[in-house]
Amino acid sequence: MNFSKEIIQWYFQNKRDLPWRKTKDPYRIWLSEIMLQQTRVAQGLPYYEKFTEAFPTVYDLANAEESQVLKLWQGLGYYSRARNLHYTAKDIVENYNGQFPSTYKALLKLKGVGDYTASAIASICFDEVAPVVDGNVYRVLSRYFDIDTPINSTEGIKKFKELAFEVVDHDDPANFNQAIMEFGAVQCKPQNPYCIICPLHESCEGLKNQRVDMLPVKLKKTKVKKRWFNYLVVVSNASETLLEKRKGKGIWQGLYQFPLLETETSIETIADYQSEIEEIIKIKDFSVTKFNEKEMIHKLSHQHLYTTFWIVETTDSLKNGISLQEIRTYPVPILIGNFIEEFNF
DNA sequence: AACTCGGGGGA
DNA sequence: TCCCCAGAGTT
Repeated sequence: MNFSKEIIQWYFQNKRDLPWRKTKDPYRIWLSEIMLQQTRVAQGLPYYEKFTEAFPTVYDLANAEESQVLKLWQGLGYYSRARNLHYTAKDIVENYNGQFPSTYKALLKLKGVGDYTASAIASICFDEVAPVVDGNVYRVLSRYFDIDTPINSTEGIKKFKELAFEVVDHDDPANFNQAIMEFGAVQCKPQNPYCIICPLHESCEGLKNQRVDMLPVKLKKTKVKKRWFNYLVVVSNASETLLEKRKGKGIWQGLYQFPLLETETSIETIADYQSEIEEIIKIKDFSVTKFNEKEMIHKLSHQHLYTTFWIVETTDSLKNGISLQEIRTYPVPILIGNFIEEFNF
């Protein structure tokens, strides 16, 4: 049996029971693929359940408010996925008569749908011979064929895509694509793969050459930047606080947070920033106390956020204040969400 | 071609 | 700690 037939057979015997494997509805396949980008199945699964319940069809998603979509997405990360998801739902309703396009080429035009996702939808929903290349596929192919071209180099991306075209099963691209990904996730996993019991271990070049644990090769990533976030948690007599919406290009675009005073380094004494705080929260009469004695270090892929929450008590009334009752209805970064749970106002 | 965008989990 | 996860968009 050849590589692709062997992979498919393994899949039929070992595949996990997952909700998006019970449908070919392009809307639901699209939803699952967007959610699972750079995200483990275990982490994405509850979000898929929440979304399909809240938005059974693309029309329901298109009719939602963006903040509602972001709220349901809260905690899953890479929030541009949620914004693009909502944008594309409206696009599908307005410009595609509610029907997803049915080819790789046409799917690529959708915002948030790249090479991988277009191939996944085209193959799974429409049986197009469009090979997927995700992190799992890079790993399986680099090991089986013992290829050390860096998977995140221009040459590597091209080479592995071509290789995927050579091995994809033309009779059943839908199951082959899901099979090779599942195989990479469950059997040919990053650490301690099950080579001894692997159905492909006799023909695996990487195993033969004892290079499995060195593959795939990946170019080094850039190092992380440090930032210092001081959140101003206003608490007024009227049981209100302030939230602001993050705008611009950086992290957490569209999510809400307490008014932020970002500094170049740790704050020694908060009194040094009296005028800055006045300017940010538009209040003159307040007293500030530190909530967390040690800075919390919130770690993102490219940034470490040294965070302090400052409790700002005031008797003044707030402009654009938010009642503490409704604070949990706003989409917030997990860093803010954790604080809200702990502080409990 | 390099950077940016989250959060969680495993070793 | 470091790496990885059903990647895509921007610079």
